[in-house]
Amino acid sequence: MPRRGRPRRFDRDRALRIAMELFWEHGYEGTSLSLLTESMGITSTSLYAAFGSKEELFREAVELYNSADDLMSDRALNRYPTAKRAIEALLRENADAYTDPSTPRGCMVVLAATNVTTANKSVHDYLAHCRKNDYAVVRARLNRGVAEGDLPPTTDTAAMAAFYLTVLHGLSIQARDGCSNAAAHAIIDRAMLAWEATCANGSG
Amino acid sequence: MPRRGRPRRFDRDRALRIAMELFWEHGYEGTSLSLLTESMGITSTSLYAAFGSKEELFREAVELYNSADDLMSDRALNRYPTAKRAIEALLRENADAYTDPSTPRGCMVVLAATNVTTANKSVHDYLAHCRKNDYAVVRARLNRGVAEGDLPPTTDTAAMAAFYLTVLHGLSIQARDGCSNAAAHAIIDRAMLAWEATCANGSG
DNA sequence: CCATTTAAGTATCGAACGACACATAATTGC
DNA sequence: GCAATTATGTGTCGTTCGATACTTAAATGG
Repeated sequence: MPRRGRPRRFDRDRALRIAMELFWEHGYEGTSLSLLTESMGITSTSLYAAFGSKEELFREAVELYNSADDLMSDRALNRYPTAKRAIEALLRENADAYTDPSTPRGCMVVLAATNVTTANKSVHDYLAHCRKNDYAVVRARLNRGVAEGDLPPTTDTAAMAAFYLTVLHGLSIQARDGCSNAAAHAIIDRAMLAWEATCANGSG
Repeated sequence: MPRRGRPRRFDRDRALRIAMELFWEHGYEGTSLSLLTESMGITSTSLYAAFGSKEELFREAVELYNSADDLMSDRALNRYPTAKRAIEALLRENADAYTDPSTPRGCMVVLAATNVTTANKSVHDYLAHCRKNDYAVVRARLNRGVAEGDLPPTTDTAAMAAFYLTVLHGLSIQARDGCSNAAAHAIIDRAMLAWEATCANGSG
């Protein structure tokens, strides 16, 4: 059903995707309104009418990023029967994404607001909240492994989730510093070696 | 020997240390000139006279940070006879520093310029260069371990250095997100478990 | 046809940014 | 004492920041 009034002339989804890539690459404060409007091909007036404010646009961009990332992560975590293979798949698929030449390097949630002005603390906090959520997802998959018996009941899933998330976050820095896809996977090789040692009686 | 002209009224080293902490906490672009001058207790004129520019001040601040950090890292890496214990000490001492309540959380070199405007790409590149250097130091210690026989000659020291540096970088994000000192060490526990698996015939 | 609604374009707002011109103050060397 | 040198304080430069007021354009509904 067509809405009243003059129809929008630009593709909102396409504009949002462009904004996402800019924020992903340059971060929240590193992406100016003028860079946004130039790249999106709209005026600041249209941007504010369609997205509300720079911060609201950023949050929508993060949601768009997460919608794709969560889809990938959920598939990786649920495709394999054991927690070990699930976590390894999560790491490897993210490593592929982080080094994909067609998108900015590293993870937007990790890199886009690590250092901001005090005025934009809320932006930093929003991404920190996203990271907490990622941690919860990883830990939930480990807990499932314990429940299903492929991880020993004594497993410290909190510490284990923290470890693999630390590796994942570190990979974002490596990716930004230009590491190759192969180098990223070599790092994951070593991270996975810790698994058996941590869960000596694990079957996964 | 006293220099000619009117003597400086503020303590340059103290002012630099204050600038370092601000840049450490808020990042390069997140720290404005006005925040710097207010905190340092000097005017912008004095700042420019003493340090040249905001970027030059930042570089001096990073050098100050690195001078302390390198001292700690070098001591950690050389205090123990085996590469394993040296790397573990490096990780643990950095974890303590990252969670020290008397200083900003995480590593300045990792966090202070992850996202910047294109105009300040040189600042980002400078920190990336510092990280490359840290990698070289870690790898050199591993190579020494191979040379001294506590690591097997087949050890892939490049990949191993990349792995432990990834953990170290990831720890900066964890620290920024508020993880406890104990949680950081628990992460390192797991990172070290990968060691034996990587170097099955290592004696360290 | 005309009121209503929504978007686009122009032009600009006040604030903050990094940086500096200029005049003044305090020291050294002769 | 006086020139030379260096630091300080006041004030402000031009730019860019995020955000809007206002006008004009294009659609719908009666």
